This record gives sequence, structure tokens and C-alpha cells, in this order.
Amino acid sequence: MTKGEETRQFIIEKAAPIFNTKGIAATSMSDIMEATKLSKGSMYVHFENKDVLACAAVDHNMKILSTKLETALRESKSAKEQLFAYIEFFSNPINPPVIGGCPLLNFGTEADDTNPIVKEKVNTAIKRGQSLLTSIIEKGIANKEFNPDWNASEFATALFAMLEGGHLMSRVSGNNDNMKTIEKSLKKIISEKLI
Amino acid sequence: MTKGEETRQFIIEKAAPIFNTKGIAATSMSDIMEATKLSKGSMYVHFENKDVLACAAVDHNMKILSTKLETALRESKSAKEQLFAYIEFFSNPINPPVIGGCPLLNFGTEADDTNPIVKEKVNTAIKRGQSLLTSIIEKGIANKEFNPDWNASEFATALFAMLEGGHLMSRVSGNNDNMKTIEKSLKKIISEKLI
DNA sequence: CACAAAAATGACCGATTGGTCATTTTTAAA
DNA sequence: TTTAAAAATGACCAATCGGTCATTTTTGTG
Repeated sequence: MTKGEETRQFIIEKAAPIFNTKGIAATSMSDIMEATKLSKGSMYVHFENKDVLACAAVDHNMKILSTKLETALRESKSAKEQLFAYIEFFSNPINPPVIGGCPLLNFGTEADDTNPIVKEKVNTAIKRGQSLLTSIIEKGIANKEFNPDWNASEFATALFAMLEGGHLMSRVSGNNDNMKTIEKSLKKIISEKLI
Repeated sequence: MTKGEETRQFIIEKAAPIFNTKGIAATSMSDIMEATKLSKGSMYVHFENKDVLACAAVDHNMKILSTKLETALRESKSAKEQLFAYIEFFSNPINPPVIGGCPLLNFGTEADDTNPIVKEKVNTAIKRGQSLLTSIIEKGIANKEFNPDWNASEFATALFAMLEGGHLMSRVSGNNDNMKTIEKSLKKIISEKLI
């Protein structure tokens, strides 16, 4: 990695949590300068404008999330264990895996009617999440772990939505109570599908 | 209503959809001036600063939502019908009841770690939504409509979270498919609780 | 070491931000 | 109709915004 590539990466890493916490519009280049202790000119050597940097920060936040999720799922063997691990991974929004909370929720709501590029990034990430969940459930059905009548993609969508909604509710309330309730509900539903 | 109160209300009504669409930070006083065709000085006659106007706009958006919801629920008689009406009310995020989409989702995610006042407004509104749902379910249990073993507040939380999460997913994807799936799942669960 | 390319700097730019205020216009009650 | 208060105006303010660029410093290769 050249010096330039190193600096670029360094800026992204410092900028990502700021964008995820304050939002894209509310984050200024001065915020990033302060966090990196770099000059303004240096920022523009590596990013042609703020939008490019913001997009890189969005990508980085989502990458961190998916990498940590992957690690959290790695040890789980059965489909049930994987679903439980997935739910538990998202079950603490007050101390979330990514600084600032779920980037899909944060950037999705900000971008949905203002930034089509970020919107599409979030859309793609959500679809990946849904299909990961769907494939875990389908694997569980093939394994004879789960009831074969279970509609995998339908439940994957419901599960994903509940986690995002629960994330919002817990962040706004300042505690994990709602998310814990949701975790319990989801685990109960999954357990009922066990053969 | 005095002239001043009329103008103040007029500004709020013009500002509310802009704040809900662009977000608080990304909305400028110039945006409101343009929408109202009023001068800058006039804005500051009625609102001491942008934050006060933003808070009034947040309140207005949430009020519109709850008023429309109330109307949508009014005709429903049974608890089941009321729950279905509640779900249907939120089932079209692409053409939502409030311009810009769900204000709880929009303002909640923006405010959660930047604006404690708005955060608390959203928190209160969410709790009201949860308790409305809980009381509908409890009424249905008392009516012998629903299985008495049903945990009302637990399901209310899950339902609320699913609708918010589904709202995000549909807004980001640009269509209502995910929300339709969620609507179907929720209605099925409710129907299974009918005695 | 030489030296060209890459990286970093910070002063500077015009535009826009939230906000103020002296002045003018409108309102509404006596 | 008079008149004082309320409302509306728009020029003006300092601060900050995203972005540029001539200059200096650092890097890495021959």
C-alpha cells in the first residue's frame, strides 16, 4: 500500500463513524480535518469532493458491519444457531457493532429521497442481508432442522424488518428493552419451527 | 386566530414536509423562505431560531400522522379490524400518509445521537403507538376475540418494529414489495390468534 | 545522492449559513 | 378615523460551508 493509499484509508476510517453518527449532510469537511489532523488540501488530494468521501465512508461502515457479522456467525453450526447468532449480533443497539448505530438505518433514512447513490448502496446491502437469512433458513429446511412448510424469504423479510425497527426504538428510547422483547419474540417463532 | 398565529401556523405547514423529506440539518431557513414566500425577518418574528421551527415542524408531522391514523381506525369495530386497519394504514410507504415518509423513522434516526429534544419527542410518540396497539389487543382478549394467552405488549412491540423496518426497506428499494410481505405475515399471525 | 513525482500545506475564494435590526407596512381596537 | 402595537421587510453581519491552488515537504526510485 503506497503512502497515498494509506492516507486515503486513514481518512475513511476516521470519517466513517462521524458520517454514521451525524449524518452526511450534517458532517462537514472541517469535522474530518479535525478528526484526522490533516489539512484541507490533503483531503482533496484523496477525494475529489465531499460526496465521494461520504460514499467511501458509507461503504466502509457497511463493510465493518458485514465483516463483524460474518465473524459472529462463523462459529454457529446449525441453522437455528446461525439465526440466533444473527439476532444476537443486532440485539444491543445501545452498544452497536458499528459506531453510530446501524448504517443501513442511518444512511437509508437520510438518503431515501435525497441521495440516489447512497440509497442504492443501502438497497443492495439490505437485499444481501435478506438473502443471507433466506439461505440460512432454506439450509435449515434442507437439513430437516426446520418445518418444510416455513416460508423462508417471508420470514427473512419479517426478521430483518423487526431488527431494524427494534434498533430504531431502542436507540430513541436509550435502552435495549424493546430490542430484548423482539429478540425473545423472534427466538420463540424460530423455535416453534424446529422439527 | 390572530394574524400572527395564522402566519406562524402557515410557516409550520409549509416547513413540515421539507424537514421530513430533507432532514433537519439539511433544511435551511432559505428553503422555508422560498416555500412560504416570506422574508427572513418574518420567520424570526414567529420563531426565535431554526431549532424552534424544526421542533414545531416535527410536532406537526407527528400530529398529521396521528390524526390520519385516528381517522383510519375510526370505522373499525372489532379489535381484529382495528389491527388490520392499523397495518394497512402503514402499508404503502411509497405513497405514505405524511409527505417524506414516517416522521418517527426520519427524525428518530437523525436525532438519536444529535438532538435530545427531538429524540424525546419521537420516543414519546413511539410509546404512544405501542400502547395504542397494546390496548387494542387487550380489548380483543377481553372481548373473547383473541386467544387470552397472547402477550399483548410483546406483540405490539414486534408489530411496531416490523412496520418501521418495512417502511425503511420499501423506501430504500423504491417499491412496496417488502411491506406487502410484512403486511401478509402480520395479518396471518393475528388471524391465528382469533378464537 | 539526485531528482522527479506524489503528498501535504494553508491561505484564499465565492456562496451560503443562521441570525439581527432599523425601518416600513399592516392590523385591529378605541 | 386615529393610533399604538404587531407584523413584515430586506439589507446587513460574522461564521462557516465546500472547494481551489501555488507552494513546500516528503517519498521512493535510478
